[in-house]
Amino acid sequence: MTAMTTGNSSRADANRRRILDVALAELLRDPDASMDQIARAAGVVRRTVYGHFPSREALISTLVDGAVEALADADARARAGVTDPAEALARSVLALWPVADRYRLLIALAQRTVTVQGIRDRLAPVRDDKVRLLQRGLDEGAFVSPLPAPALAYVVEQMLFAVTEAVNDGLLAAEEAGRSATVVVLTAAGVPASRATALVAEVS
Amino acid sequence: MTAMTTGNSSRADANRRRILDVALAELLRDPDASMDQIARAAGVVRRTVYGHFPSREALISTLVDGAVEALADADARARAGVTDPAEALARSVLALWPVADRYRLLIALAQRTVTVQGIRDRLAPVRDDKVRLLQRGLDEGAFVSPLPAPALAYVVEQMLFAVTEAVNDGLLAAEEAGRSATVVVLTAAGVPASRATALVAEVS
DNA sequence: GTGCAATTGCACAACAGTGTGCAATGTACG
DNA sequence: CGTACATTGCACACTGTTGTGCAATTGCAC
Repeated sequence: MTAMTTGNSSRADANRRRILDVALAELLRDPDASMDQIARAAGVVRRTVYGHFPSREALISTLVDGAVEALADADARARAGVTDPAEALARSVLALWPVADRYRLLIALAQRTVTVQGIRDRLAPVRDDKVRLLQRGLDEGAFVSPLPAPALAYVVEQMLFAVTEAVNDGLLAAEEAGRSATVVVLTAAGVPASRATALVAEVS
Repeated sequence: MTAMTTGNSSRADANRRRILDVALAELLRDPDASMDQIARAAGVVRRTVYGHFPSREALISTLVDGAVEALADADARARAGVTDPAEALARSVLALWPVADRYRLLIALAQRTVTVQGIRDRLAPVRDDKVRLLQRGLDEGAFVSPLPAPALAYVVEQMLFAVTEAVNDGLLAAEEAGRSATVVVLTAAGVPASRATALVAEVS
């Protein structure tokens, strides 16, 4: 009577999840990874993947939805109740950091021809939040930049990926990366380096 | 007796150049653009493109070489004889800016599976120069960052593309973009916003 | 063990893109 | 005009990928 799915679908569910996990990693490595590559990497036959997702597009779409949700969650949770713009930005970046690796896939996909119609649209809410935060910081004088808030949001976004890549290439220790990224983002937003460092030390 | 090529090859040369130009733009829009798309965009038949370049790979390779050369040129020219790290970085970014649009293609291609073996390698010299400049600035205290110089180079690079994209999306006026990008890069490197602004005003 | 669902292993059609061959056509130049 | 070259318009073979169909097999649950 417990909500147990019928038959041996538990294995099916596990497979589905694993396929999604592997697909994320595989597509991150190569945005053009074929269904066969993904299937093999997941220890499964291509035909099985089609049993879970009717098309390549559907698979990626599911992936995007999950990533967007994770991002929005982390961001919202981190900034809840924080009023100071600089602190909010710091907390946001620190919280977003662990998800950044997955986030990279979205970029890789969004940068290409719109593989799934409206990736940008689905990310819009998250981005808009960031823009509002930056705008507020600029208005209050906490941030200083010649760029308007929306453009600054682009910059912040790209900086996260730059740091991620630096970690991937072994230029930066993974444990320090989150805090370093945060300091750099704050600095780029015009927060004095000393205050940025202090803020990160205090928050993390 | 002048170095005039035989026959009507001047038209051929013009075609070749136009194909390269169009290919750059087309591949920027869609890194997977087919030879047919490129040919049509250049007002030419696919077969003609193969007349100039034996393969897709060769076409892209030629493109990469040109872009790398343009980048290295602009960078070297801008920094010639400038000793102050902050000023050198400012001049470098300002000079690199007009080429940034083209540079984006390289990234788009480099981020994908190594379409042409060794794009990163060919870019290495340019990047190394930047790393040395950043390192010197950090050593002298002109720059302040928790990131090591090579990682900071990644960040600087990505910031250029972020600003480029901001311009593409109409968030930023193209005329101001170069100076704005420079200020942001300097700021991210830990140069105080006031000094960064003054420096850019003085240099540009 | 029986049954049920997932998974597998093949086979297939459809499609898109690449690279090549060749004859016909166009075009500048002397 | 005639030569030389670039371009065109097919045609072709080859490859890789997608999505589907179906029978056989595996594994879990009861």
